[in-house]
Amino acid sequence: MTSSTAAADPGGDRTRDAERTREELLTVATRVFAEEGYAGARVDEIAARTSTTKRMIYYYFGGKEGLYLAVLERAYTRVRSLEAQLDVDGLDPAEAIRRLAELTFDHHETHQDFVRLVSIENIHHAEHLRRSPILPGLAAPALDVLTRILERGRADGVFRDDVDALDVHMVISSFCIFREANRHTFAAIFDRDLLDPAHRPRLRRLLGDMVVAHLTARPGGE
Amino acid sequence: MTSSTAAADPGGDRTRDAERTREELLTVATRVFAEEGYAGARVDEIAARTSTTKRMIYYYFGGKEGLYLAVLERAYTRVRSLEAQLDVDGLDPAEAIRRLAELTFDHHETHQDFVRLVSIENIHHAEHLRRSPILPGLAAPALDVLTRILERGRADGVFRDDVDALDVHMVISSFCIFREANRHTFAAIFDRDLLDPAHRPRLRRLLGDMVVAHLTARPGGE
DNA sequence: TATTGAACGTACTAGTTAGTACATATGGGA
DNA sequence: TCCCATATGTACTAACTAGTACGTTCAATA
Repeated sequence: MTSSTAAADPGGDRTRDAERTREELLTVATRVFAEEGYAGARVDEIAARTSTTKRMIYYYFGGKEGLYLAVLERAYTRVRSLEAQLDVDGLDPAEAIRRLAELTFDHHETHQDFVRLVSIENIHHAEHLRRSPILPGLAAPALDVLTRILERGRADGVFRDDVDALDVHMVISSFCIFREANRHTFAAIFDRDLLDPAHRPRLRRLLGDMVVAHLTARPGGE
Repeated sequence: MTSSTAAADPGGDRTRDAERTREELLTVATRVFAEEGYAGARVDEIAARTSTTKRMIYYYFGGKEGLYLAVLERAYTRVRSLEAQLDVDGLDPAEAIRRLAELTFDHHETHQDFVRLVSIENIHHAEHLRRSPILPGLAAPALDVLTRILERGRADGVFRDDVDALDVHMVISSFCIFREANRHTFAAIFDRDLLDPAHRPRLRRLLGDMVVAHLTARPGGE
């Protein structure tokens, strides 16, 4: 896939390949950072889990922090494609919101490393993300679709107008992220694994129901 | 307050006092662990920020992990008092739910170290909490009030019956915890500080509105 | 007031960990 | 086919960090 030569690549070559080495380091580092946190992750452990050596981390990424930054940016870049998967212009606003919520639900479920990295980055006050060049591109995709749906809903008179797109985004994110980020303390205390497939359909429906119920309720209503 | 002698304690004594030393260590350690995470926290730093020495950490808590465990248990024990503050038996179910949501909102806001410790504990898969003797006492207080409110609401025919107490608890927690736990990445990306007092009343109302709107909506309805 | 154990401080150590110096191999062009 | 920049591996180090050995002081009580 990434090999630049025309070799048939018979089951894992051992030739030098910068792209492959970089990629392997990122993949392994993502797993380790997500699993252990930034301070808890060990450069030696990351290296040991790859087919290359620690030296390459410093060669390609400059150091532990550079590697972590690359991991973080890669994770954010990958989930940025979420909204692109969504075409809701044909749906009525309530159904469109529900779809967006469900897509977010599904998407977070399939990107659990990402959710953990976000938690870890927040422990560090988002200091790395804040300095990252990818930061400016993250807000718009998440908000544009939502803003359009809300506008249509308000124009149709079915949505309340005291809630903005960012509020709705926050509600959806909080539900989906909590489910994974707080999974372990929640399970310890209440003995319910929020990722158990038995709960999945109900929680997924709950999220959609809740957001729609709120948006279509009259303000201040009980 | 904690001095066992009858001394008037004129502005910070330097006598030995086991309880005061323990307490100071816990207070400082809470701050440092919450700030840096478990692996990121330094035993030497914790000691340096107290008026005592590192030796005392090992004397009273056995080590870094023992200290962290004591910090975690203390934090959970302190917030356990939340539900006790609530007397909703006179209110109608919708208003009772709203009060519970708002109380949780307020409570998390005044216990930000706790929220950070929960995030950190989840990074570690809740391995410490799971082993803690305080664990069995944590579920019931959070659920009992909620269960009673839901039962009354269903009996009155105003609440739907396809959502259980734990679901509602999860929704409320996710909103309140996200607001703080994900504050930094959210602010970095969307340039909105979720703890800014300007947003506080709207978010607080939003949470209550949303939970009530959902509980009072008919199942499956949009 | 002499004793004794709890409370405390200092100085040290063993192990870990991020990072580097140095040597080497590879493979695509000149 | 020779060159040499890119890519890679090994062995090392300096600094950090959790934990401890050992000695001291205070205060309750016998």
